[in-house]
Formats: sequence, structure tokens, C-alpha cells
Amino acid sequence: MTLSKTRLPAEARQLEIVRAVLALAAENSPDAITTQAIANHMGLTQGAVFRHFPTREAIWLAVVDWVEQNLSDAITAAIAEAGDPVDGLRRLFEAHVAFIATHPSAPRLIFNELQKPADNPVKQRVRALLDRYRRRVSELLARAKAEALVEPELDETAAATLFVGTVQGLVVQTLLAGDLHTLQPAARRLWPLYLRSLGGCQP
Amino acid sequence: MTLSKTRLPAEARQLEIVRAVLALAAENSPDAITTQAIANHMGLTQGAVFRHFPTREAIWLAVVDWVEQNLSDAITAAIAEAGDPVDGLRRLFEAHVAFIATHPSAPRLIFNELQKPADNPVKQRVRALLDRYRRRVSELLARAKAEALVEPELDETAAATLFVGTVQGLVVQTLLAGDLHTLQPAARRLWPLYLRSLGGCQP
DNA sequence: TAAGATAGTAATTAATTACTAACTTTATGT
DNA sequence: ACATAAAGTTAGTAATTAATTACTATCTTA
Repeated sequence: MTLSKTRLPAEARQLEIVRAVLALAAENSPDAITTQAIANHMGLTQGAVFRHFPTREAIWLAVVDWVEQNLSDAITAAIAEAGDPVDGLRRLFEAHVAFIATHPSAPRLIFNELQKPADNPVKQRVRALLDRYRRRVSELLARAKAEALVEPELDETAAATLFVGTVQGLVVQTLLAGDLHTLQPAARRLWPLYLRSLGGCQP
Repeated sequence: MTLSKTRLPAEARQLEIVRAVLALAAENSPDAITTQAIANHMGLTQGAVFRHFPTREAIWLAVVDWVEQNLSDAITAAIAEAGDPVDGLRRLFEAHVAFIATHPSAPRLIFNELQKPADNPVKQRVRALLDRYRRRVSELLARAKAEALVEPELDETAAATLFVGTVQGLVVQTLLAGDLHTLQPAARRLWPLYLRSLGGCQP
């Protein structure tokens, strides 16, 4: 419960609603989060929510936007500090896992949306987010190949899919196990394996 | 619509209900599948469903049982035909992907359950299913290590997690893209990468 | 300080949902 | 044939939920 008590300007309240959803989605399935629950979390009445969003779906679009923006920033910062492309991949991997560890609701949103029919607007937004992410991984892999840091005949597309999949698969398993605090340790053990899959310096 | 028209003995009808859920889950989120929708799919009325299952949750437990049984059979068959452990892993990988391609509702169930609170009975069942699966992968990896087919200092646990994660991550991405028919081609491109992550001498 | 805009409330609505129970129909064994 | 138990129907109920509406309180600013 935040119980902000005071009235907030529309923009600030919208952000509050997004954060309420993120907080609630850390423990519950996104679909199970009712507008009533969102209102309770802020200490407001249910009707107040619809002062700031026309429909429930509009809330979810705003949440996806928030995730996209923050994840994108984290990625950019991680890559910027990198030495070579392979180091960039490692930093990206760690940043991605760290982001999920602090925002467990983010993967929940994704896993939730991939269930729904194709024309769903929220799903489209999530798909676009993931596409952009994979493209950035591909670029790093291409540079790594150009600098002869990985197997010269590496299947870049597959390697990018595996990169994203490694994180996603790990998250699936830790979410199912219920112990999200083991995410980062497990990720550290996975990285050497992924790195070796790229080939390169080894015979 | 199956429209079986005739009356069915309880046991057969229960199986019909499970198959109806599997069929409906291929396109919709499991949570969105109502008892009414199940009944419609069989050409019966909603009340008929509750002749065979006391609660909605009981239906989902039966569905998980079905998946567990069929996946387990497919795995066992795949491993049985294998030559060496690494060949077993490859066959297991292919069998797993093939199972998902023919039963896309299976991963949907998993992704749906991992969202819910820990005490959920269906989630517990799904978790047990995945644990057994990962253990079988671990055994194959251990044998591969004993036969010196992979890196002698391989982190088995991590490699098993990566194995399962590779499939799961791939499924997440194809489900999100909406083109499930690209699953198997993409999987074939991923296998060489996973194999290389295990290290060892390449033939 | 008065006027208008903005944020939130309280009550209600229409639709959907899992579940129940009293009933009718069908299949089957003797 | 026919009794009867099982399978399916009909017609509900109670609870939940997103959305709406008429109203009130608070802030801004001219």
C-alpha cells in the first residue's frame, strides 16, 4: 500500500498506476490484476483509475512502454562501458539479468502476452520490444565476427536467438521454482557455456 | 467443434474434455478458457462438464497429467533409440521440439502456471514435471562426461538448465512471433550451438 | 476572491463466470 | 422388455469485474 493520500497531477498519477501494476505483477499474474487491486494499492477508489486511463488495456500499454524505456536504457548503458563486442555481450547478459531481478514483473508481462491472439495490441508492442533487443545482440555478434573474436562461420541469427533464449529459459525455470534470488547466481554459471557456444579461441 | 453427438462413458468424456482444453489452449490463454468454451467445443452444455470434474481446477490437473504422460513417453522413446549419450541429447532435443510443435498448448500451460502464486496445486505439478525432465537431461550429460564425449570439467547442472532453457527460450520467441511453424527449423540451427557449448572434441 | 478546471468518490450497471440442483433422456444388463 | 444408473439438459445463483455516471473536494489563476 502506497497510500499517497494527496491528490496528484494526472501525469504523476499515471506513473503511479504503472508502478502499482509493476508492483502487483511481481507476485500475481498480470491478467489477475484488477482495476480494483490497482486502486487499493494506491489507496484510491476504483473509479479513480479510469480518470487517467480510458480502458484497462491502455494501462497495460503504458506499462509495456515503461518496461521498454527502462530496459533500453539499461542495455545502452551496459554496452557503452564495453571494451570489445564479446565483452559487450557479457555486460548485456548481466544487465538483462539484473534488470529482471529488480523488475520480476517485466518477464511476467512478456510470458503473459505471448499467450494471447496475434492481433492483440499489447502483444504487438511486446513483440516489437523483443525484436529490437535481438537486433542489438545481432549487431554485437556481427562485430565480434568481424574482429575474429568468435567462430568465423557463426550463425549469427541463431546465436542471437540463443542469447535471448538463454535468459528467457533461465527466467522460466526460476519463476517456476519460485526462487527468483537464485537467478543471478545461475546466470553466472550459464555464461561460460553460452560463450563457448560461439566458438572462436578454442580448437 | 467436435460435435460427438452420442453420449460417452465418463472416462471417455473426461479424455474428450482434456483434449478440448488442449485444442482451445493452442490459440487462447489457458486462463481465458471457460467451462462454457470447453462445452461448446464438444457440442455439449456447460453443466455437462461438471458431471465429470468437480471443479475447473480438477480439469487443469487432468490436462497436466496428460501432458506429463505423453511428453514422458516421447522422451523415453527418443532416448531408447540413441547410440551414445550425446546422440541421446540430440534426439531428446528434437523429440521435445517435435512434441511442442504438435502440442503447442503444452508450453502455454507451463508459461501460464509459472505466473501464479507458489501454493497453486497445478503449478506444483508443472514444476515436478520440469524437474523430472531436467534430471533426465542431467543423467545423459553425466554419462557423456563419463565417456569423455564432452568437456571433462563441464558444469552439468548449468548445462541441463541451458538445455531446457534453449527450448523454452526458442518457444517463447516463436510463440510471441506467432509463427509456430518456424519452431523446428530454428531448433535445427540452435542445436550445433548448444552442442559446442558442451565443449569436448568435435567430430 | 470568484470561476473554471482537475482529481477523486460512491453507487450502479451489464456482462461474465464457476458452480449447483432438479429434471429428462439414453444406454445397458438381466 | 424394462428397470435403473449414468449422461446430459435446463435453469438457475452468487460473486466478480470493467466501465459509467452524477456528484464533491481541491487546486489554479485571472
